[in-house]
Amino acid sequence: MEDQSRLLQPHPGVGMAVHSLPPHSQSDGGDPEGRKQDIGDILQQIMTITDQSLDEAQAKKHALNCHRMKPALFSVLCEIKEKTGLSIRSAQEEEPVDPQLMRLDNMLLAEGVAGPEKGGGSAAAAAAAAAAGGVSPDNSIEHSDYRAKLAQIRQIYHTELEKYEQACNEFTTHVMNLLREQSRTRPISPKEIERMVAIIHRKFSSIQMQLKQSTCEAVMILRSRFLDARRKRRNFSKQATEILNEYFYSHLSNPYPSEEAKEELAKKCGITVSQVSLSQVSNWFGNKRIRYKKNIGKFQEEANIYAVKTAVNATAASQNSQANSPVTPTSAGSSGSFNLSGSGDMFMGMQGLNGDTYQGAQVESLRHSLSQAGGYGDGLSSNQMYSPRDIRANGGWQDAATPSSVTSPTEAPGSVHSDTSN
DNA sequence: CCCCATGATTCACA
DNA sequence: TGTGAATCATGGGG
Repeated sequence: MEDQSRLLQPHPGVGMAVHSLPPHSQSDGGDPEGRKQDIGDILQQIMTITDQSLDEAQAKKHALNCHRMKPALFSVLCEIKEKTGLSIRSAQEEEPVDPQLMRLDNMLLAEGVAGPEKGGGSAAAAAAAAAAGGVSPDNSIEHSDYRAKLAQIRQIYHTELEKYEQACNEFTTHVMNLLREQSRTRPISPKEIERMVAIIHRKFSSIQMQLKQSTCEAVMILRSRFLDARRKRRNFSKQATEILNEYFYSHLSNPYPSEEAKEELAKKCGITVSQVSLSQVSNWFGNKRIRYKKNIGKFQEEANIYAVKTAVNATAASQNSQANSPVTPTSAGSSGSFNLSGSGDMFMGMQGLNGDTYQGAQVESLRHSLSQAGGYGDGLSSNQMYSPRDIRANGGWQDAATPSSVTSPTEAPGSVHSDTSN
């Protein structure tokens, strides 16, 4: 065991931090020859370490740790190490927050995937649904589907994240233990361990970033699918169509609802009030105008139906004075919210240019004649109610329409014009 | 499976 | 920018 004590003798000749060693240690190695001898011994011992048994090595290790000079030597070695190799890396230490990671985090948070609780997901889904608009019943089905998928993604994400964190912690602990253990035999400062931990964390966070990236992609795909599904044609409900038609036919002279009117219509139709719902209404009116104009004959019946409806409502409204009608938004003469282009639109459309104002009796007679006709009117009477000429003359919204396009293909060309011009 | 109705999209125009 | 016109695409009925 004297070997060990010799090995552990702090010797200036070994070239280690002489300055921090007690002065007396320098006194033993005065002559260069003796120093060389010592170095030779030490090297010899090092070289033969591999030949030693495990027990022997353990014993030596223990002796080393217990040596009185060990702490001092250790700290000096650490200091040197710190000053040489590790100082280079210190520059990289202060890494700024990765903007990419920040973006991913923000997105996951916004999508409700990385939110604090499950409610976030539904909030995001609701936002998406509101942004996309849609009729509420269908909306809720798609909505729940979207939410379910999002929750699935969220769960996978959290599971994976947890796994990574656990693996990271395990690995970090393992490495720390290893380094602590090794720090008994080689100079490893706590700072170095810290640095190593930081490196491990960095590595794991880059893996986490990949996870976040793919989660974001999954959410984006889900979202686009959700929105695509929404883009699919979905017919308005019967009620919604009725409301839109009522507005259309009661504003036949100028079927261009204002933004407010569109909003109001969207609400009444049960469409989520949003930019999309407004364009849905706009689409509807755009299609309606063009299709109506193209084939007025085909829409005669429909027009008459709504004429009667509106007229009846108007009657009811006038009878109930200020009572508002819950069934239809358009009540001529009342303060209905859609009555933006004047109360006489419908009647101007019905009665042409004669300029008659609305009278309850006229509506009654209209109803009477319609019931006599065994339906909603046909032939002359219906043509008189809604003729292209009336619309052109009144609203002028068909200015762009050529006479041929206005003429109904279902009727003899010109018949409409001749009828209405009389 | 075909046809039709209809919501959505695209493009040109004023 | 809103609209008309053409067109696409889809859903539902026969």
